Amino acid sequence: MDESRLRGARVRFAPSPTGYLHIGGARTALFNWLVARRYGGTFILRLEDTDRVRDVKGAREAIYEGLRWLGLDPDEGPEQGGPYGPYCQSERGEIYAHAIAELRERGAIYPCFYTREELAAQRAAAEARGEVWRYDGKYRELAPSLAKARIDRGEEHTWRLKVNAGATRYHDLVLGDSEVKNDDVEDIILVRGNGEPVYNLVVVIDDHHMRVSHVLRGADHQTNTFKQLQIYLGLGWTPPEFGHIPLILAEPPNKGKMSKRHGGATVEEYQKAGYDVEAMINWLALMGWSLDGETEVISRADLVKNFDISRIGKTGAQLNRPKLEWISGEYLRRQSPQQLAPRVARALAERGWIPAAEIDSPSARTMRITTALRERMRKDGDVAPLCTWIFTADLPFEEKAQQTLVKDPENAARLERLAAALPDALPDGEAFSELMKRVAAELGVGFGKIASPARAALTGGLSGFELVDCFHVLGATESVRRLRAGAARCRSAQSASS
RNA sequence: GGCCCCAUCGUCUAGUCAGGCCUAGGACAUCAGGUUUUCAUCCUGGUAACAGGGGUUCAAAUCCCCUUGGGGUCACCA
Repeated sequence: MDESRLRGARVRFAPSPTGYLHIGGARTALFNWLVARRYGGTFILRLEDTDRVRDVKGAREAIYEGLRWLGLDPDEGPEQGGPYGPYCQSERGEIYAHAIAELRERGAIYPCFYTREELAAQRAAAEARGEVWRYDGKYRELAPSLAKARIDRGEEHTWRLKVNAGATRYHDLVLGDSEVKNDDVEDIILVRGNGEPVYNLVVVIDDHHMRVSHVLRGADHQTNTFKQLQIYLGLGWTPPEFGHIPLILAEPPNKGKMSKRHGGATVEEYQKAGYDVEAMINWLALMGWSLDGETEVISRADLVKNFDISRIGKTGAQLNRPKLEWISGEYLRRQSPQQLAPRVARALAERGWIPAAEIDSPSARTMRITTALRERMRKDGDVAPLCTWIFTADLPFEEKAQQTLVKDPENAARLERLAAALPDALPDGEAFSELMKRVAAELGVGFGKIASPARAALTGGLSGFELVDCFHVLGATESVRRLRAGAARCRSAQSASS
């Protein structure tokens, strides 16, 4: 596309504060943010908090917090202010009133005296006949003097947009040329009976006054575009460019677009699960956009450098959570143990397994756990499940671990032998290997013959850490205790079966 | 139902605008091997897609039409 037109673009993210940041909204915010950052533009946050949603408790904060976590900082918005505020629709009443007056003066809207009830009755009747209801245009041609008289009499009325015959078309930045007959746009209501403007009107007014140059939003707004284009026409304003991002679809067996009731619909869920936030950005960007079809791991900086609206796909995307798991794991593995330690410590401290003070200054053992975890965890939420065995005195045994322990009657003796061979000062690295090999040699078996039962005895499972780490994380005393307990478990199973 | 949009492996996608380099590439997931005398990581390989039908063309995943399928939207909600 013509990139020069993107330079200095003013883009916006305009969620309605429903109490959470939707995953699709987060992606929309990211794409807009990326455009602003790449082209030296401005990223605006505007809260669509008119009408009934305006008072949802903590709803604004949920949006702020979500964006903050993702690192999508607005340049202008309710919190940061800006030259075209206020940035909450609930506070922009005067601006709307002016625009409505303007619309009236230009003759772009006309009063309609149908009551809500009459409209509802018409709709019901049409539906009963199996037809699609449409506004009949009854008040469109009402003489202005007659209309004025009824208004002066105090008769409640709405104001409808006068849409002329013809067609409305525009070039969508993502979808390409799009067009609709004006008959299908209809004379929509712009001003309610109580004098308040409806959504489509305020969006136009706000985007215009906030000097928004490019509207990049979810495809669920695509049909609104035609209406809004007609409103721009009525106001005599130049519309911005529009681009519609295909929606994120729910995973089967659910159908349709992602909504709150589907798992994974809110950003908060991912934050709580402890996914790496940079991985999250990476994953979000790859949902509906691609650099070249090859690149899977791409940093935020490279995203800013390369993001291109013309490479946004046209097809809806299902959430691909296993891929997020993978990407997040990739990012975690690239971090140094020092970087990773605080989040591991936090997860352990939350369980009460280690003191909270370790979040700032992790102990040697926590560092060891972190190093072992680095190759295994994909998100913070994995830490606790992967470490339960360390901090559980009365270890539950997985079925397979139990089998491994029991299947060879010699295991009891081997574990005892290993326990006896362990010095109080546990050897590390090569020295540990030497010790294991020596014990194995003395028993006349291979390394594996003692490693597997040892892991089972130590962890109660088959997939713990590297063996040497298992020992060190537990310490000599506990290790010996568990080896002996394992031996006992083995013996009792033997006597029970014989 | 009307209108709008979309259609490549199970999933995310490259390729489509400028038809031939595509016996369709990558990644996740999955399966099978290998490395690690343990776990994880890692490496190698396999299974797997152009929705269907008509055109146009020397040539179509790519262009056109129809069908089918999916999604969105049709409030004095946002």
